[in-house]
Amino acid sequence: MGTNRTRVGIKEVAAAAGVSVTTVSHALNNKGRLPEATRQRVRAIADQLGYKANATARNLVVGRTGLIGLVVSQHGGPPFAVTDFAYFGQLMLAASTAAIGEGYALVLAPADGALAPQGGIAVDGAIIVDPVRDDPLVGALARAGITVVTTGRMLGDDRSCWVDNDHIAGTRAVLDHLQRSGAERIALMTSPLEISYTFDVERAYREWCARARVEPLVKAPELGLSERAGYAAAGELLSLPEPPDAIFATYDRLAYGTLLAAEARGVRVPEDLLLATTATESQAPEQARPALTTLNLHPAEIGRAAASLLIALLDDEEPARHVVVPHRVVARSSTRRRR
Amino acid sequence: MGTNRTRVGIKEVAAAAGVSVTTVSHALNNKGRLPEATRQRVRAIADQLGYKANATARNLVVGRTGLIGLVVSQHGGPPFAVTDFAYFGQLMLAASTAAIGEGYALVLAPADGALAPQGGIAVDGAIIVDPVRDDPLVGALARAGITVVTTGRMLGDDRSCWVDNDHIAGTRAVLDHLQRSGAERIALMTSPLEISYTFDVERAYREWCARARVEPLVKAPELGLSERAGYAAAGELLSLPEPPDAIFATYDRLAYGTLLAAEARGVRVPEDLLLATTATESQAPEQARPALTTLNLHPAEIGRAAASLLIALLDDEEPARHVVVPHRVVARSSTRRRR
DNA sequence: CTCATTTGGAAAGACGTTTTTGCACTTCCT
DNA sequence: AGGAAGTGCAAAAACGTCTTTCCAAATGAG
Repeated sequence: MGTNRTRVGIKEVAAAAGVSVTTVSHALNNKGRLPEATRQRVRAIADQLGYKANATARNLVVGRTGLIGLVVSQHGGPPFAVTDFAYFGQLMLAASTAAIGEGYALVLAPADGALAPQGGIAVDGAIIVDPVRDDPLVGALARAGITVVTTGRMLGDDRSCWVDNDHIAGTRAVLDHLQRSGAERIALMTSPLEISYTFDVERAYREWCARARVEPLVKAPELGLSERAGYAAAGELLSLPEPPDAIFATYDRLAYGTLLAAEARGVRVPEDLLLATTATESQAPEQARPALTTLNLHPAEIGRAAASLLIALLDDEEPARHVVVPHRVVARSSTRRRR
Repeated sequence: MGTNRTRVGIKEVAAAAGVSVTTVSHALNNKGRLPEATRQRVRAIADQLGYKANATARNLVVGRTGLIGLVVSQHGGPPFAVTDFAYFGQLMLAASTAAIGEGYALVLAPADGALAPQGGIAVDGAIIVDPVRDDPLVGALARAGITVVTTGRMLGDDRSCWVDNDHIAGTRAVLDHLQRSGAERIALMTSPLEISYTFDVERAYREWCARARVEPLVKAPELGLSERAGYAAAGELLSLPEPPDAIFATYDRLAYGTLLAAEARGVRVPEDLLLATTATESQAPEQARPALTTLNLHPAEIGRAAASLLIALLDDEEPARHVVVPHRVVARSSTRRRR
């Protein structure tokens, strides 16, 4: 079996194939002029020997670092802790996996410049997750010559490359669904964060209400975006003189809190209240009681797409600068149609 | 201001200092024989020029990748989604920051071998978060010659290097605190996961009960470790013929659910029920109503320590193989002393 | 004063790739 | 038949750093 202590290099492959290292390199990278037969033969020998090009050496000669940074915008700190959201974890893991698959390594960076020339780590490009309006980081990185892709658009400056859902369409789809299920007074529970997500959703909601000639009812929980915050906010909504008969919550944890609040005060879902929210890849919505209707945003797909887009940009392919990841409304018990 | 298109290299520094590149390298890395005066002068010029050694070139010559992997053990899939826990996010971010500070890049890897020779990305070492009992990944990596540090010990094989809290002592501290606050019947709400954390806590709890001559009461929520799961589990505990008058929840989300369950059924905290749980760096415990007493585990410190330990190992310093990160009990309203 | 030893620093090789250049040999055209 | 164009591959120069040698000058000892 003998796993050699030292990895097999291009020289060993060349020797085994009876050609020069040049030829091996050309064969493996589809460069140079080589008859197909030679390419095949060299490749066969290479993976028979288990050859994997040393990424460091390759990076050195092609003049890149092989690293891409992923930074989550600060959003002004504490009340909103990025680590509290499964969304980010899934996005990050998918982006990392995609990057590895394309020969890059993704490194998670704190928002306060661990990237950028001075002091930090050198990267070829960066993914910025949910930048706030006019996020200074985006500009700083761009000025340092680092290619940037954002997930979610940056409000105020749309020149960047981004990947995002079509939240306008998603929101409409949810509202239409709620209406078809019998809702007459739909409240939006969302956050005041200045990111394109909340911006789009609230705009779509207000436009939808205007077109449907109903009064919008927007509730922003205090205390962040936790279950407790949702519990409290739902409590207030349900105590209104004219309480909503449906709620669309823009963060899933708000919805879970809402569910508990309803349960606690004897409000039945879906009989008295329809409830819909957004979802990651989690199984939580179907395990909730009742199972929750969700607008699936596919954060993993967003992460994957962001990494791919960034790498395409770095490799000088000329990809479409914007990627829209499809959403999907999954109807479950929490919006079961009323008689 | 002229940011040069091309970074300043060791050659420019050498030229500016009027010495050879050798001398610059020696001065910057504390190698070779150089009078202190020369070292100082070269260093001064180097950072005046903003010189940063090209990590790729350095890695190539010293024969490392400069990458360390962080993988979170699968824990047997879905019910337990790692991305649901702020704990992991904080640990990871801190580990990444620490790694960057020491010249390494940390890459997040999926549990199914994106590391290891065949197929994946080459790393110098890996951090494995909360390995399950006899986690196959640990062995596989070790066999591939990759240095491994775990956070939390691996049950079944204690030969590895790890960083962990002293959960035995932490649990005792919490139980003692609850007892001093007047608790007479303390329930433990925990998970059946086979990781050292839950193992230690449950053992400490049972031993503590034995010594205090009280019957242990352990409740493992179904439906994972969410607020809803905690809500349901707490409901069951409180419906018992002899309900507990205090609960220690090993995951914070269980505690938040417990709080809502108590509120929903008119059980007052802390008057009727004392409640304590563990905490990350989040502000949630103090924002809860009532504010939650917590055992702070300092995941960020765990991550930082794990990265530092791994890097010390890689750099052939001979660090202590185990690091214990201190915990701290923070008493808040949820365990306010009974009259 | 001479020889051995230490000290300061330079030159050059190495790390493992990619890429450019160029050589020899065919094939094709006229 | 003679030159032009095309083909297959090798040699060698990078990439930017660290590290090993090695030489010259300075210092010390006898």
